Amino acid sequence: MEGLGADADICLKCGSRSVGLCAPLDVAALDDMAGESERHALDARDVIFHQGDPARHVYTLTEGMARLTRVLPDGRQSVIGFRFAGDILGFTPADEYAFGAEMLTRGTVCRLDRRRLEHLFRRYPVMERRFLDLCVKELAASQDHILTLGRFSAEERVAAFLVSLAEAQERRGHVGAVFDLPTTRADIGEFLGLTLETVSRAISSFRKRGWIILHGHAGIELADRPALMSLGSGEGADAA
Amino acid sequence: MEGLGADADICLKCGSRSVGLCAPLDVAALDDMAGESERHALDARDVIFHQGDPARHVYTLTEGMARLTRVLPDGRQSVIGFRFAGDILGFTPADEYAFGAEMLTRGTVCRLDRRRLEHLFRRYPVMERRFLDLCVKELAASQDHILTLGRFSAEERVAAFLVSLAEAQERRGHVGAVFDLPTTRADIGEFLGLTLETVSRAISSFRKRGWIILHGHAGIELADRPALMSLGSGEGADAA
DNA sequence: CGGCACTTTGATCGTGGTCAATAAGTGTGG
DNA sequence: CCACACTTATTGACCACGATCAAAGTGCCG
Repeated sequence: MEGLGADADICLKCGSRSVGLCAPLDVAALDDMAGESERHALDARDVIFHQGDPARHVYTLTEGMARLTRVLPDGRQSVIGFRFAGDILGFTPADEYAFGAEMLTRGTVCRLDRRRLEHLFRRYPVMERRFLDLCVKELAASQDHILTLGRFSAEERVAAFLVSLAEAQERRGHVGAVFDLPTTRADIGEFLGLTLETVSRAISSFRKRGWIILHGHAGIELADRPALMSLGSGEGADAA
Repeated sequence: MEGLGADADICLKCGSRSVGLCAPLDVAALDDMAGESERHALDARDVIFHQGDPARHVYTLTEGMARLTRVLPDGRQSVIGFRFAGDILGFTPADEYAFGAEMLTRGTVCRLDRRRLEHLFRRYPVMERRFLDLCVKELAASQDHILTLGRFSAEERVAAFLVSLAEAQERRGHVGAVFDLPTTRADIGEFLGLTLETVSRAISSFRKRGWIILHGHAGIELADRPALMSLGSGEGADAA
């Protein structure tokens, strides 16, 4: 059986292994956190928090996949991003959540009161640094996404999405060629700034080229990953 | 003469007032920083750092306006964002800068060695918290931009940009109706995911509607700000 | 088996991109 | 001070990508 490796963390009291948040804490710190968080099991489509809710808690997604959405005054909606096991949700210095979070699959979250998190920061300053690094990394990811939305064609965006989805799952220990695709075409479209029809056409086109193989509705295999990666990383037409 | 108000900061040794970074530091801390940073005067178009350079320094922009750009392997370029007096540039836990930074106007930056910043973090933990809050705010701004790129039409994007440019200048003490527009149409287009022609058409259209008045090539007056704000904030067609 | 949600595919339309020509500033040297 | 070159902005004509509208097709759960 797997022990707790160097980069395997205890997530709060949930006891599940998670990715990266608590690694630099010692046992006393982990015990401390354990007493202050609550675990919640959630089904697909369950809401973790709504956009505009008072930001009273910070969540760690310990199992499953979630999407972050933001709505405009006129009702247009956009998926800001997707989150996986080990990711932090809802950390903000503001009074309200700027976006909503919903589960895409069954899963579990750990909920920690925001004031208690501040307390933990004071007691274990290294944790604050951890949050800062996570935040900077997330900022870099956002900027990547800005580039994607601003400069990529429809097929390039879908290719980039599929590859990054596979990479996210591999980083979390997924093995094998078939990945989960728990999002609808509409979700992917709202994330990539496309309509669901355009997403569907791109996926069909990849399938016809033999780049991907669909396994039912929730499984996908990247059969020609280099092709997808080169399309999805802005190598454009200059790949001689 | 103005004293150092509650939210006026000394930026490192530069001595200029800045916006928000050092506010929670005491005099000893400010002295400490003063000894460790260098001020540099820059002209328009001067490069602060290149994408891919080793990330050895962190910069505070103390005067002027800068743009952050990112290039793709195939040469496509995108403007990730603009930065103003008081903003931090180039803070990253990675080894290299993920984007480049260039001045749009004359101005000055303060350069602080990265290892010295880490040292300051250890001595003045409140500074680290300051960086964390800044980072989360910047993340929220990036997500706004993602929404803009993913869901807004060309005119909506340009309207949102003009309003946010005006707001950024007002937050930094600008008074009067005429704002600086030190960016080219191409810069705005690369920021908004549009071509320079489309930006030009949007601006012309606003001018013809009387919403803006251009003063030379670098000045702009928002004559009907509510109209621009409602267009640029996603109120769509439902504004009865 | 029926109902429902999601996906696929097709036909048509429109926004914004592309290509091109002109105009308006801006800076430099005669 | 003006002439010239150069950069940036504007405007027009045309085109393509992706949106929109519409209709089957597919798989899942009761």
